[in-house]
Amino acid sequence: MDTTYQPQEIEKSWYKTWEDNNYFAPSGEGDSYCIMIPPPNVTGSLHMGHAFQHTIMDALTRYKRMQGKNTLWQVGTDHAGIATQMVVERKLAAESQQSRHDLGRDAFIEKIWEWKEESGGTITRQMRRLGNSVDWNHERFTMDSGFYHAVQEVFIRLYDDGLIYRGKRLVNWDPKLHTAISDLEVENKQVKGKMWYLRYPLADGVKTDAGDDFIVVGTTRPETMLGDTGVAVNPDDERYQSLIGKFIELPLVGRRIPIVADEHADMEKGTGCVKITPAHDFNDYEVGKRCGLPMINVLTFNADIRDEAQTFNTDGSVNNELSGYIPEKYRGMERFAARREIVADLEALGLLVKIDENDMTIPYGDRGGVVIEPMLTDQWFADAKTLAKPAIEAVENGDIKFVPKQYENMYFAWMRDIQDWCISRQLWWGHRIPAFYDNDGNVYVANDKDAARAKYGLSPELELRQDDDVLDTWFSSALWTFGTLGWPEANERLNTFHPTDVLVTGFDIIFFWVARMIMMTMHFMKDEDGKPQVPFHTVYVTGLIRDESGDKMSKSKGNVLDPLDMIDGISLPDLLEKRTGNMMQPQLAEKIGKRTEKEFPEGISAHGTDALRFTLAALASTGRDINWDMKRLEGYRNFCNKLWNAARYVKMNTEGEDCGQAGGDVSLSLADRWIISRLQKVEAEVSKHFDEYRFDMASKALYDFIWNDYCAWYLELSKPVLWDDNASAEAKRGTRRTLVRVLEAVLRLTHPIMPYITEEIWQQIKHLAGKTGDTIMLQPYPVADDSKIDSDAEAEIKWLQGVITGVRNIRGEMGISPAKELDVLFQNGGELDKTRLESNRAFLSKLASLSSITWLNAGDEAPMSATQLVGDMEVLVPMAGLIDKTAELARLQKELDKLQKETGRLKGKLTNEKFVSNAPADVVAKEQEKLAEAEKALLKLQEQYGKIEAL
RNA sequence: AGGACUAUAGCUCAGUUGGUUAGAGCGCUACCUUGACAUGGUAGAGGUCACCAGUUCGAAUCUGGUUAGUCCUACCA
Repeated sequence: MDTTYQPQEIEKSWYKTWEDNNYFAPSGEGDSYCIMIPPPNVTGSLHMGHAFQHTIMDALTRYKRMQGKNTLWQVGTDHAGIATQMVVERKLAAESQQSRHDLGRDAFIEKIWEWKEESGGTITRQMRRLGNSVDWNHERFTMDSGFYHAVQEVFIRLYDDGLIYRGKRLVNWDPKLHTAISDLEVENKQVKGKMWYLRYPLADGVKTDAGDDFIVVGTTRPETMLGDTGVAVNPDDERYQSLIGKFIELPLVGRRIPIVADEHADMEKGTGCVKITPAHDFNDYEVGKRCGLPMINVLTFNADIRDEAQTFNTDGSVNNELSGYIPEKYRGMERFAARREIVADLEALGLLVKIDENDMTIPYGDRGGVVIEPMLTDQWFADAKTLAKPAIEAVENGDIKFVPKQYENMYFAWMRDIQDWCISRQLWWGHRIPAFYDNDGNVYVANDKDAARAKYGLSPELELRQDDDVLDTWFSSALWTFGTLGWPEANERLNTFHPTDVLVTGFDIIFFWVARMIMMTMHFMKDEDGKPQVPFHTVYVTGLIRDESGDKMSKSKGNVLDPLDMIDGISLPDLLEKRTGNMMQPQLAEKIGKRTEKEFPEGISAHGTDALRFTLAALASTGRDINWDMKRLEGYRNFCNKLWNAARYVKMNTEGEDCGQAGGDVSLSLADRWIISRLQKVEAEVSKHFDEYRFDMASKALYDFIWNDYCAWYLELSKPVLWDDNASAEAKRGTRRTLVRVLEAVLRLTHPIMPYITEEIWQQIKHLAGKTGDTIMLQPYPVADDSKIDSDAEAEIKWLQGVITGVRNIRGEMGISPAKELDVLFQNGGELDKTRLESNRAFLSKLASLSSITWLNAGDEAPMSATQLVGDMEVLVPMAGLIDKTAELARLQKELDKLQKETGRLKGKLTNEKFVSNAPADVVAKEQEKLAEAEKALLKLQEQYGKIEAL
């Protein structure tokens, strides 16, 4: 073994071994345990957030697998409609200056499939490097043929159940991507805008109560006035009572539009008069419906002004009577240009009253990044309210639990006020909607044209045309838990693994994905008795991985870290290229470059997968974002090195020796009994933390045990036995056996978090521990044995540690060389101290580096010494030639101060009548004991102080 | 506007039903290459638990409020 841990040399081969031997596949035995991977974007790559979630999923999967469960971690990727289509469109434009329309739909989709084949391996390669134990035999894709069937089946059944409908509605339209998007895909941003107050002339010579022949409306979007079909005032607004039912003559257009009464008009706001544009504003749309106003669409799908407006009745049917006239000069104008023009023209007409600065929020498309336009289009919708009902109940009654629990509130808040879900997208990449139209516009929903004709009893000759739209990507991801398991075909895999156990995901997709998965699953998956099945029992919600100063990682900030660079390291030039190459905003490159050079002047060194995983686990406290810390990663790389070297030590001292594999009598030392006892406790602790999803605490327990108990104390305590020529064969055998058995157990205990190093070491020492399996990953997970907990041994080791650290403290504070062996004396000890001293002389001498230990009986003369208390016993280090008076006085004074503070506090507490009479008896007793101890110690040290001072 | 979360050592964070001398890692100081490990060892310094009230014998922990920050939802003609 190397003297330092070299991860890259061991990691690659082990993954291959595991995969080649099919260890990741479900065993087929035992209770099932299943985690569904949140499918990453097929053409993307994994970022730190994935590495984080995958570490948690893999740790759980390996833990359960070792516990003997029939364990499946289902793997797969998502076709990610908009994102993927955009990437390929950009590529196409860059490579051949073509748009997707130049290629045509079929050829373009072909291109995307090619790109998927080409880049789809990135994620799977990354997952293999991360050590993820997924079942590669059943990898799925949200557009594979099985999923295609599942999606069709779901769509058709929902339609037949009346839970999917088609209609002309106002939807969020992305003018850049030319598609409708759902409410969730809209990001509202704070911007400083303007409010324009426009004068609308009253028609027919009508005057307001104030005698004006106009009213004033306020608007943030003057260009939409071309599509105004009314002006609303509040029915209770006395100022405008007489105007209700009267008409406005719409400027620039000349259309007569009515003044209607509707609560939407707020008397407090603006002038109390609101222009109503039902085709371009969600509120106005509702007002229009209530007041029976027609709808006039003045924008193209590009959000330019149309040449002629489209006119519709309130119910969405085409209206042929209304004029679609649009003044010539605005025709074809871009929306913001039209706004400027219209404002200017109104001003010229004397119709612009004033302009106010206005803070407002503007909707942007989360993908395209342009301002969303409410647009009147034909779309497909899912009846989310109906589907949400059982999904809400499942969380209310605890069938599904969120960890941490606070996310349930977020879930409820959204679900209880859910709006119908627009599921159609005007894209090419995705699941095409299985709906067909005849030439009269009738809709038939079925798998294909023939099925439609058969289902609806249509003539075989009837010409049918499939809907051009595809489904929202989240529609197919919503079927993930059962679609991946082979639904709609009934099969063993589905029966075995559904419902699944835990979903590990980020809070940012609770609405997008988690909620919809719950809705869809509960509608389609039923127990034999008809009770809806939940997709999973637990949703473990992770925080975001941010950079070291708490900023979100993003390409434009240039602070993105690639998990593989944490593992393999990366040179500064490569890192710079990665961060600044191929940027959407090249002007940021210089700044990012400088920042990167400052942060990583030497690049990033390799830390190995296990260190990365351990770091992520250690940082995974619940309900909190994580600020990434390179120092933490280094620390855990060092931890790997610690474990590695502990194993080296164990091998050096056991290889070729009798470790009791073949039986034989053993005698266990105090240290042996102690570490075995401690092992039971840490085993129980780690399992408990895994069960409670406290990966941070599990890591901490492992770290403490391995570094402090096993390495710092136990290995040191094993030396006096192993290196003692006079020690018995039974004693040596006992210590060797303990050394190797505890290591073997702790490797299994750690394996779920650090799979590689544990496998590597385990293979090298398994025979020494009498183990014969092929791989650690299929070994049983350690279970604590309470009968091996030895509180006497723990108490005695605590005493031993007290003495040793006491001597070390004097040594350290007095600046005595570690090489200088000391004579110490024990004074004032009891029988137990004496017994412990006699049985631990060897340990004490070695670990505290002592030349002699002298037991003083009562009345024995003690030399002037530096003193440490261990319980009632005083550990003395003679001062002659070693310790100067003032230094020792200072050291004692420090101790005295501490003790005085402590006794003061305790006395105050115990003289408080209320405390003594109200607090539980055991608490009072404990405090009294503490006080007694502290006072005794104080007295002794004061006495000692006096003696030294008198010198 | 409503809601959630966060505030603990120089930094990043633990602290489970109120009772610990408030912990860890990193960083810092001093010393040390001792036969697993300098990616190491030993010792040490460092905190008014954001602030103000309250409940309680007792509050980092519970309640209310204040301040600061993060996020979500909704709305703003």
